[in-house]
Amino acid sequence: MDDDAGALPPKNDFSAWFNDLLWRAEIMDVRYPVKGLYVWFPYGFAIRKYVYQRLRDLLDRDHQETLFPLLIPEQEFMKEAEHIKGFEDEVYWVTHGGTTLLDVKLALRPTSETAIYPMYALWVRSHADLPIKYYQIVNTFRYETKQTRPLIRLREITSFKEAHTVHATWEEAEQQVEEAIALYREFYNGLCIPTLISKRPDWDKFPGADYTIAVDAIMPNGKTLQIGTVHHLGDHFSRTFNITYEDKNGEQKLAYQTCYGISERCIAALISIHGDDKGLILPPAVATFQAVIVPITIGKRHEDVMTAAQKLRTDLTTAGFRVKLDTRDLRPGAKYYWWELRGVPLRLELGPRDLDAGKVMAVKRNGEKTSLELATVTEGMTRVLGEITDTLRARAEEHTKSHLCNVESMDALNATLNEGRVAVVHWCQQRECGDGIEEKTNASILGTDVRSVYVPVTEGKCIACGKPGKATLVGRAY
RNA sequence: GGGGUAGUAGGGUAGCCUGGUCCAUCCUAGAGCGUUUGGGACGCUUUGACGGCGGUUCGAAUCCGCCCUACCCCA
Repeated sequence: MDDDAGALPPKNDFSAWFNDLLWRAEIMDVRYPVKGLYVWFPYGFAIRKYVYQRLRDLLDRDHQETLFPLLIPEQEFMKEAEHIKGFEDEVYWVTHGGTTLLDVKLALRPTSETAIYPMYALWVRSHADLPIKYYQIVNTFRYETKQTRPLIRLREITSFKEAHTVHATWEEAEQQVEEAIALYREFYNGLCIPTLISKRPDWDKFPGADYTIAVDAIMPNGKTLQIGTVHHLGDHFSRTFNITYEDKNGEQKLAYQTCYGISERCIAALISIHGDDKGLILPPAVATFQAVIVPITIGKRHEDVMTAAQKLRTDLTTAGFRVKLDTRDLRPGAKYYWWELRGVPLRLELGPRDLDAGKVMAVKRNGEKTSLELATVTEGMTRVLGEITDTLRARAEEHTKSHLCNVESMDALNATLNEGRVAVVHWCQQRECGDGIEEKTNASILGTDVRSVYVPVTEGKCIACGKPGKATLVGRAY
């Protein structure tokens, strides 16, 4: 039907929906002429800003923000053998300064360990210097060879929020890993994004780590998206970069380290999990505008309504809300659709009838209407936005729950994965069985030691060999 | 990693095989003017393109070469 020429593809056609929505809701322009690099529209950039501010606020409780250079000299980058193996095919190299060939090639950081740790070696002298907990929010470059996707698989990650900590002992570093997990859990809860947290199998850990804990989300099509990782680096890097400290007895000891990061995939999850067939749905906490005021101006009452609308905007802005007053010369209906596509959580309709009654009509993104008293509109907004947040969180949790399935046989595993769900199986943690499971199902073992309210920690027979095994997540991953 | 399809105005398409257009075409695109406005208004005027570089040619969206980019499928 031609009336719907402007409609999005339905969300169950996820790939088409996602690409179209990014453009239509003014998140990103994918037309930048370099593969894997995309442009943020101001509207999308504002969402990014509010999301990152939340993470900054969490980190700033006991981390300090810092900034290291983008370029890493070849000899530093090449020091840690496992680390190189993990990244060497994905590094962009700067080889020239102008027309002069550089004596020392410079890597565009794919991640910052080798930029940061030589400096940590200089900074760490004594046990009194520890722990160090620094983070930075920077762009990183990876020459991805797989198909690139906006926000999901990028050649320039425009905002890698990476923390790097140094501790006196392995156990203290382990404790830091736990704190980082708690921090990420809190971050994603704030975005109403349910998470599955698990320990990656050994072959899938960060190059140069003792172990890796990952945060995954289940996307609308049932694929999983890794939206955060926490690594216990042990003493791998401190050996390589000579990060040592003098303990209380005057002895030189190796330090232990962790690092953890989140990329703009958190925005991909935010958009994908909450959006619907009409477009974006933003949790109030990170919405570019938390409410849009649509004045209904007819004939002679035009001035009255506009004056009242401006006062409403001022009152709400003063109270700390992000509010847009839409004064464009469009019919109200056109504005409704416009802001629904862009995910504004609440629409405030103000017309002559409302004005006479001293009220304003508040319409949630899901269509629910509430009439708010103008006199106490600030309290009303707080209440309604809170309800919206709760509803979004509950809806997302329901989606996650319904996309998890306990599975006890290989046949059932394949069926579950093909239905677009994530499976919980038992696995003996042997590599052979793991490879077998992944090959037969064309899926990935996400991890064991699952921390999720949806997945109880249980023991059972390995789905491949029948020996004792632990609860393990298996899914098709982005 | 392997394969496939495609790039024409803000968006969507035709034209290409068989080179030649003063007007290609559609739209919820852009710029104007006017009437409108409680769930996607309408009339009139108008703007604008052949992914990039090179080649063949009197003449290239069309033929040839190289490159870039996008999307889909399969390891």
